[in-house]
Amino acid sequence: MPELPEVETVKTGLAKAWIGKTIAQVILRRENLRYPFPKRFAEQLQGQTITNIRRRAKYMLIDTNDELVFLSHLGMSGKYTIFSAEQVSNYDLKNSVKQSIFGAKTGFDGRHDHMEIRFTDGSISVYTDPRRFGIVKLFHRAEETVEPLLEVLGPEPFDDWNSQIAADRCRNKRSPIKTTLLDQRFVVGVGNIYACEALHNAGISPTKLASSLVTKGGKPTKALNKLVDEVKIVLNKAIAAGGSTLNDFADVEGNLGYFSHHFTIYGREDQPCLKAGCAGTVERIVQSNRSTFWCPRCQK
DNA sequence: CAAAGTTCCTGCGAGC
DNA sequence: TGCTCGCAGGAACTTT
Repeated sequence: MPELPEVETVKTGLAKAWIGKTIAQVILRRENLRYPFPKRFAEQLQGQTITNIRRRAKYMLIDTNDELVFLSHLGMSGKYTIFSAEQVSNYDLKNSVKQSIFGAKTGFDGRHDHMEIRFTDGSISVYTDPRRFGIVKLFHRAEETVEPLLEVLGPEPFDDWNSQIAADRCRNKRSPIKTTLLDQRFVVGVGNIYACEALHNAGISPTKLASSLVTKGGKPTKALNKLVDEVKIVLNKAIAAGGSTLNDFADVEGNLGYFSHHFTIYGREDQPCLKAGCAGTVERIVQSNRSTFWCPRCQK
């Protein structure tokens, strides 16, 4: 579920549910996700109060009162589900939590619920991730600047990014612009879906070489200016759409953002192009092992 | 067969 | 010609 807008939506939801609360216990139901859980991960979080939640690229950074940072990446299929203290006391729970409360012999199945966070107010949050591409880490705030996962990241699209910065990076790039958009050193937060959407909106072919969007003098072409604008627009719209679905916050299921949203080009192979005045048909190609959806008629 | 992400490895081309 | 370096592309991780 996770590109920047979805992570932002989940972050907002978690902030509402978590900030100010104190962790009573963290229960791990297996030893690893993508990587092994850090040593003493659960022990170190126990007793910590959540003070703030930030986002960097597709990572959530959860701050605690003792200057610890709990990093959470949702991978492809990670989700958090939140149960209020009232739901817990009313047994309005998912099976994995029932299993952990009532014991393993109840027949409840929680096979993909790998991490359970219990707060001192009685509420419980569960991290579910079937494919286990998610990442969880814990470090001190002072170590954040040398955290390898964060160190390699490029600019945030809304804060530090413009078409000249994009042009500087595209200049000597030999890869297609679609591949470049997915490169988290170029700009963070854009994933496969929004890369396709932004290129379609900008009218740029995904196979166009990144270097062809820069002039000889190193300036962004009009097309690159447009692309940078469209990336920001498409991400912003998706954040707004995600936020509007988070009214009452029974759960923080990340697929909120994706499933309530319809895409203009992504996943629409063989269907008509939806761009006004375009009579083209959406095609699917594969670039760097990822599907690209595009309209050869209006993307040049 | 395909899937929303990231890291790591291999292989190729450029340049010395 | 041959070697090293860096980049680009593909595989791998896993389950539904």
